[in-house]
Amino acid sequence: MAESTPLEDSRAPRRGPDPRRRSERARRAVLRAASELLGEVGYAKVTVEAIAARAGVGKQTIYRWWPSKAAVVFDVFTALTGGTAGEPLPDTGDLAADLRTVLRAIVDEFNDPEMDRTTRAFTTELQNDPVFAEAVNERLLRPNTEAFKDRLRAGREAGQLAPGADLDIVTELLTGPLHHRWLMRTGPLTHAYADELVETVLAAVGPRD
Amino acid sequence: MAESTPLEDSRAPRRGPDPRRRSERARRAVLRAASELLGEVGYAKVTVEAIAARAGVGKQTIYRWWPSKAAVVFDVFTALTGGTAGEPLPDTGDLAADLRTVLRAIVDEFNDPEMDRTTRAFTTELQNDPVFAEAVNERLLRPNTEAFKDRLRAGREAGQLAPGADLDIVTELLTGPLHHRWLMRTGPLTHAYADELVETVLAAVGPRD
Amino acid sequence: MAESTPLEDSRAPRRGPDPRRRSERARRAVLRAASELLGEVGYAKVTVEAIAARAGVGKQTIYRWWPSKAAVVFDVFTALTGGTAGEPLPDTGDLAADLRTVLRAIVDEFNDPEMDRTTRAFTTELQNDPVFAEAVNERLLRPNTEAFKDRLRAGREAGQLAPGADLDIVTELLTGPLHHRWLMRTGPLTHAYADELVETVLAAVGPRD
Amino acid sequence: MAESTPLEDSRAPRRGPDPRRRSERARRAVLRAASELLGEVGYAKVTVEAIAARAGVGKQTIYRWWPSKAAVVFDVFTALTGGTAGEPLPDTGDLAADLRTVLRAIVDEFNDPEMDRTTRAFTTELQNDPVFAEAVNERLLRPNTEAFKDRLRAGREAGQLAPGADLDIVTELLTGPLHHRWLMRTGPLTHAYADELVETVLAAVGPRD
DNA sequence: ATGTAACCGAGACGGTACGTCACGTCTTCAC
DNA sequence: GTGAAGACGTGACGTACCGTCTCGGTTACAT
Repeated sequence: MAESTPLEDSRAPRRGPDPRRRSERARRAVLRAASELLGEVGYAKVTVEAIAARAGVGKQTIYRWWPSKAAVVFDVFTALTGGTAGEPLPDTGDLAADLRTVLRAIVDEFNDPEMDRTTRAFTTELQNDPVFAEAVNERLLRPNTEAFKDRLRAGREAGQLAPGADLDIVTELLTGPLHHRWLMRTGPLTHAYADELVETVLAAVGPRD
Repeated sequence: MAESTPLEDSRAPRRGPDPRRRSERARRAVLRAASELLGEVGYAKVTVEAIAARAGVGKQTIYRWWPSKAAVVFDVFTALTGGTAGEPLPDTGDLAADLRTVLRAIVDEFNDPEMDRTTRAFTTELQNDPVFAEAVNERLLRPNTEAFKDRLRAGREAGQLAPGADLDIVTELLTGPLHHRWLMRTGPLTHAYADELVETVLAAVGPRD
Repeated sequence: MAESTPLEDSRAPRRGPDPRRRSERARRAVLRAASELLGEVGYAKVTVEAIAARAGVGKQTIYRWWPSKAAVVFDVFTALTGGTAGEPLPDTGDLAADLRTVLRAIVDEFNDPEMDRTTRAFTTELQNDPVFAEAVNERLLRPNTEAFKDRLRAGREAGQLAPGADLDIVTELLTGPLHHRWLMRTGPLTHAYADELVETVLAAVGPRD
Repeated sequence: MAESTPLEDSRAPRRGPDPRRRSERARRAVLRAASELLGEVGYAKVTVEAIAARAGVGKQTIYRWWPSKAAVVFDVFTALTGGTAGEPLPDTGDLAADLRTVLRAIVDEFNDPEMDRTTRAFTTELQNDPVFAEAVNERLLRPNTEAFKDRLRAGREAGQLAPGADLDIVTELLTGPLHHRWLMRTGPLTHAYADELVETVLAAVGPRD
């Protein structure tokens, strides 16, 4: 949770170790160990030392390739989400149904303990570190938002959304409350809740009959 | 960010120091120091030792009255919000206008650097500590939600909201996106944004004309 | 074996912790643990961490009171020699006999494994660190040399030494070879050797008959 | 300063690399780099990594040919002394004069900063490592002692020494104090001191007039 | 009004983890 | 198949804070 935690050593002539010599075995072991520990003890209690010990790896090997614990967690997270960021939403022609499907999937993710833990770890870093936040926005949040907007746009063109609907706002209305409820634990996350959100939001921005 | 951080030493016959003998000077100095440090270095880098040093207070004095760093921050936060939790929303008779007023105020709060820092610190703890989360929910979030619902209920009775509107969902639709945008820094927080949120949500749940 | 290892934080207003609050228990435990470890694994393999662990003491407690491993060993050494530095040599009136007694005692010390280990540790630091060397000279070597010279002076006045004998040289002739043989392991250290040294040196500087 | 540091990989069928293919360039570069670093930062702070880096040599090349840092220093030392170990002392017929010559030369060596540094490094290893000590004794100290004794024996036969003089003791009386004074920094090393040592020792073991 | 309990500041204590350094080994290329 | 380069597992370094535990010194309460 440093003030400014780069996820990589960024632009510029690339100081540091030669990535070609990097041990794939060590990389995998670290991510696996970190993931397990995140699930077992939670982000705050994960230590770099414990990750190294469980991975059977030298601490220096972690510090050689990741600038911080946050960066390791970032890699764990991206490994977990499997690079699905920005993948298009389903399009069956029925916007409401598709949105229900997607929001229910998000609910399920949040209810999965491992995802829950990792995502919280992630959000903890993100919220206290603008640099990290920007990196995550760029690679994860924005692509996902765009995917949402693409589906909504298709729906709008199909006449399932009011012509003037602000797609950014609609996306936020769908995901914001969900995320907020999860983060603050202000209520249960259920499929019914997902459905109700979709219904209510579409009532606002759907076409008037 | 401990696994379980009570905000006070809880129920039961109240073991511990005699609150009547508590030094008001020390209490103030601690809160002031904590607040300053939060603003200067961010929550994660604030240490109890630094708070004590800046406050000119013994470390034990902090541990005597607060069970954790989180609890100190909680007090800083409640001192900042001035105990406004649960205060009724304005009611001018114009629901949309009143909601705009309130959401604009929330936007302003989030844009205030000190509030921003402190609230983030706060949210960090909250999201990683279910016990803390419950305490905060009970004392801050739920009362605020109830205040929202009260105003919405009044509006519904005045015919400014559809009779079947789910007040919980409406509240979340209004505050969730705002909070999400602030937390994840996914976009600017402006009065215009607040207004658009109110307008869109009321479009969903307002009476059909 | 740092370039310059003070044994204390030296002259001047005395920065650092308050010695009145120092825990005697911890001090003893550290010296005991260090002494044991010196005997078991040798100076080079003693680590501050091991001392702390065996003493049941925090590492910081060692660093708080001793600037280096060398300083701890210095204290072990002075504890072992029991502050005998500078104590007068025996004076029975028979110079040769008294010198034999003293040199035999030195031989015995060098043959004691614990003293051997500790003294080597000591000498290692001393020889690589002029500051340490000066400190040791001042507190141990010079007082001992002076004690030797005092006894020799008394002998000279009693006519047992040539009137012009250089007491410094005589002292070095007596202790230098002994120390050298011990340090370099160039030969056995026995009472007979001690006796022969005394005899030979006194032959040089004794009165001519 | 390991417990037991061989200078070579010792007896047995000689496992390891083929010495015929050894790079003379690398060997020289390592010794030069080690020598420079010894002079610059002192033995304790010289690292194998630094030697390798300065020599432009892989670390493995050092470990391939030398078992330890001590062994490298040993080679530096023997390179410096130029294989003079065991060379006969000068014999002009005047024992006292010859001894003065030799002891003055030793004094000069000790006063040479590079020799001083290297010899200290050397002695550090030696004193903490019996195996190393024995190796050094065998190759350097004993040959030198023998050279001394040879010259003394010649002198004894020429009637410049008492017939019963113990040549070992006399050698130690001449070199021990010198070495001790250098090692412990207990006094200045000058030609006058060398001369006085010779004079005093010969007074003991010279022929009675 | 005074004795005393307890809060105060200070900070030493046993610990945990940090991020760095160097070790000696192992792996990969280029010559 | 040696030699450079350098990543690897290991382990100690010295530092920063943790939360607990004494220390006097100083209130302020209950006698």
